[in-house]
Amino acid sequence: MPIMKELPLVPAERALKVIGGRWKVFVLYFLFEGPKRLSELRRLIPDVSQKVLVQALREMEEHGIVDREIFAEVPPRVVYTATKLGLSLRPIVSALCTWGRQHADELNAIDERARVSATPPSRCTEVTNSRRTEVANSRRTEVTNSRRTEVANSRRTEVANPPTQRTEVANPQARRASVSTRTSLERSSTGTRRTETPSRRTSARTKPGSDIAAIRGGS
Amino acid sequence: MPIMKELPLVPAERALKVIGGRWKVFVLYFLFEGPKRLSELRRLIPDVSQKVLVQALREMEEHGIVDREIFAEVPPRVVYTATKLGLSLRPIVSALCTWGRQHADELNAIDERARVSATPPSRCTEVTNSRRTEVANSRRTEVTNSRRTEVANSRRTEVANPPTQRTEVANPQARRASVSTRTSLERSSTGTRRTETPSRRTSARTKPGSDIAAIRGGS
DNA sequence: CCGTATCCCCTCCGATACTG
DNA sequence: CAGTATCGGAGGGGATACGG
Repeated sequence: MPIMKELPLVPAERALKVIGGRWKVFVLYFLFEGPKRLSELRRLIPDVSQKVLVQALREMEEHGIVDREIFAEVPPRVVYTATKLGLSLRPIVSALCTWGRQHADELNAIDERARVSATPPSRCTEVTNSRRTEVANSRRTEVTNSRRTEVANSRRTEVANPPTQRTEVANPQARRASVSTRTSLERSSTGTRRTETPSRRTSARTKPGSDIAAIRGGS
Repeated sequence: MPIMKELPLVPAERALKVIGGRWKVFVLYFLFEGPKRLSELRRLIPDVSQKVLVQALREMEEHGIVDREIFAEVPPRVVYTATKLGLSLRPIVSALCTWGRQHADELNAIDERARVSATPPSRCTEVTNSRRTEVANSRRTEVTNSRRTEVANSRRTEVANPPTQRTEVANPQARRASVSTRTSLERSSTGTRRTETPSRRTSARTKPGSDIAAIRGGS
């Protein structure tokens, strides 16, 4: 009774399941370069335990994005290859990466700005990660939202972990942006329509598949 | 001591953290349409518990992809809006969705083909989810890999959940594909270089940040 | 070299109940 | 309506040891 977990129906959710997990993107990244043996992957991704790496590879194989070829030589040799479907993930991984970098830059900019405005005079031993001290602009009332103004992230059980360094980047923020152009996301392609009568709450667990008729294509 | 979890340094990993979690994409999807109140989101995503939804929204606010505006009226009103950064996720979510749909189609096609080739004569009450019965082509030896040839997914603790319907789509598979064009993914943009002396294994937990000097931009 | 099994912690997420 | 507190289960993922 191995893995297999019945992927979600909703496309985006499904995709996230497939590339989700801590190491899948790394594996993909290296498999995009070309076929790799297990030992190579282990070398390329030193922080993953073999168990988990194999697990990830099994799932990816299961999901049809990697192929596994066994060479029963001595010593045994196993080569993992990105399938066509797997290779089709390349632009997505790439986009994720690009976005992640941009996101890091923008957030750091905001954090830096927030810090210069109110610097605690005492010495900072650890990295303090503050975040927006926004003001909620109301239609009728003014409310100053001062939640979670400064959160110190205390390293937990680590020992000699390199700190998460941060630098500053000048960057403006944007307040509100008009939204309109709807993109027809979601909707499970083949079948499973269901008109979804209302008043169905607190019913079944809806765990894996999640009927989620919510994401309708229209409206 | 609320949330805040120190995002990973590696861009792609970071991005996945930001949109990861079961409901973030749904929230994003609806916020792309325009600002939404909490109650609206609850209505639009009926399967999420309020606690978790609020959690997700808090994280997304923390990560700078949604704004939260409080209107201290009676009754209280709170509106969530996608920030500029959040809106920049739209193409990614869209891509994920597209890919998920395609993935569902292709996998179903393979499954269907696998089923017609070896149909168990007994009656199938549940959906059987089989997967490739690949043959590993060796350079020297031939090895028939017949692992996990048929995995029955027995619905677990559910009650009256609409079944995961499946249809068939004609579609060929691809065997191997040449890979070469490297895209410069990864590499945390700002700072944190570290030359990483070798022979550092089985050291610290490397849990959250994960130094992962692995993903170098070059090579 | 490749892989599995075991143990164990910690996160995610759901249910429920209670405040403003 | 919006939000928090608390409990509890399921699963991901790490360390380690063992088997082909």
